[in-house]
Amino acid sequence: MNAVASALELIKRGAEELLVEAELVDKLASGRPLRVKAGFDPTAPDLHLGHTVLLNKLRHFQDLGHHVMFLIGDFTGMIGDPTGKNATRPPLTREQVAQNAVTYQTQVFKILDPARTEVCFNSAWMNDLGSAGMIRLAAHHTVARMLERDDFSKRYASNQPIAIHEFLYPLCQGYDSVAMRADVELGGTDQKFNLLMGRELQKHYGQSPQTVLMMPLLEGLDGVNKMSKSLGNYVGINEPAGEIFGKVMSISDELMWRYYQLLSFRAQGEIDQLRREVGEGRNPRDVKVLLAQELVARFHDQAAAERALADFEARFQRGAMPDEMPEVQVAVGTAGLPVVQVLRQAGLTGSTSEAMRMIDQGGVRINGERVADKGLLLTAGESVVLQVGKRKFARVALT
RNA sequence: GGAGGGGUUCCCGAGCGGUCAAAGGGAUCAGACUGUAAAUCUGACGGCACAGCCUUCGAAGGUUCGAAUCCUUCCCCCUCCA
Repeated sequence: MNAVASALELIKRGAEELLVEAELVDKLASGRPLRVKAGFDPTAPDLHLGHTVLLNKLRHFQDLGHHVMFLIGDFTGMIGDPTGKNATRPPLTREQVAQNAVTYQTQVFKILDPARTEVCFNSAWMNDLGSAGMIRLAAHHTVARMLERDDFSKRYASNQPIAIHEFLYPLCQGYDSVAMRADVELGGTDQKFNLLMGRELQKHYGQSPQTVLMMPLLEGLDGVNKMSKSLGNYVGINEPAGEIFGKVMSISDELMWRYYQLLSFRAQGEIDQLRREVGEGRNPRDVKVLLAQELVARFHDQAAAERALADFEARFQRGAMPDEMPEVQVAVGTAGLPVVQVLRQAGLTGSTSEAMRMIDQGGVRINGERVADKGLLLTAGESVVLQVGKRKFARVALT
């Protein structure tokens, strides 16, 4: 296999769609380092596993010697992502953007090679474009074609609002490719329209159109919706080892294979082997543990992965208490305070009503002993370990 | 500018004068079970000084013994016509 063919194979691994393959082959054959673009939203600087699907692919390009441009959409961030969910979002200040960018980089460089990554901000060229430039840009596209975008057409059909400025988002993203002279742009499958807009606009501006590589969207922990912070079904790469481990363990046995496919660095053959073993009766839990450990090790280290497993087994198989838990002080006064109040003040429940419910349902324990009496008074003195459910603990000093 | 439709608890979505803290589904949480924070089953799911009380159904007024449900005004969204 020649160099171009093997490079193509690596690039296509796990990818959903590649447009246009023949063009990419030509670019790869030219031998020059390709300019590879991927854009990120500045409002959500906490990366999660969903983002890493794309980052892993960028890393592949770096490994092949190409130039990765990590674009932070600080300008487009002002427009708001036209997914219809948040029609408007508060514009970020310059300071917030700068701060988010730093946060981004520390996380991104857990996967990307900083020496071969260029970080860009699209405000650098979008600000200069001006309103006249924006109008000229907008003249390159028609409303009818804009409405072809799946998201827009659906919203239009189902009587959901579409604000005019949302049309500008794809245009700006496409213009980024012009300004960056991108040879390749990566994105999720949901970005197809925007990615293709880049090709369109590049042609208008006399450039050869970028190759578009789409990666599948990673399902969140629920296995249904895509992983996103706002849906709360995500695993953040900055989360504590125990959280990453536990969250990965909470995915369904079925979803586990999807995660293996998109997140594991294991060879495909190895994954196929694991799947066969489970088919033959191996406990899927054990295979899930391997995945959870691999991911913890990637974002922390091997030792953390070992600890996470040990802690997990102690807690959920033997019902042990975690070594570390938040410590809080609650003033109970001389008369004492009902448990429900203490639970709320310790932050273990959101309200006393919730605390009452938890007790009714048998979910509250004090020093491991189940609490049955909602009226139980706690008096000042020693500190106790309060527990709600299997995961919420606090060491509470009663004063 | 005109005509019509609509805004319900985290989300979707019923309700259309009392039996409504508001069906159903989703999400979430708790319990049981287990091979796991899988699956499955059961239950909870506005707040509080909790067998009672208080506050919610876009906002503000009004009618009524009583309103998410009726009336008025206002705000917002959608569709069609111009």
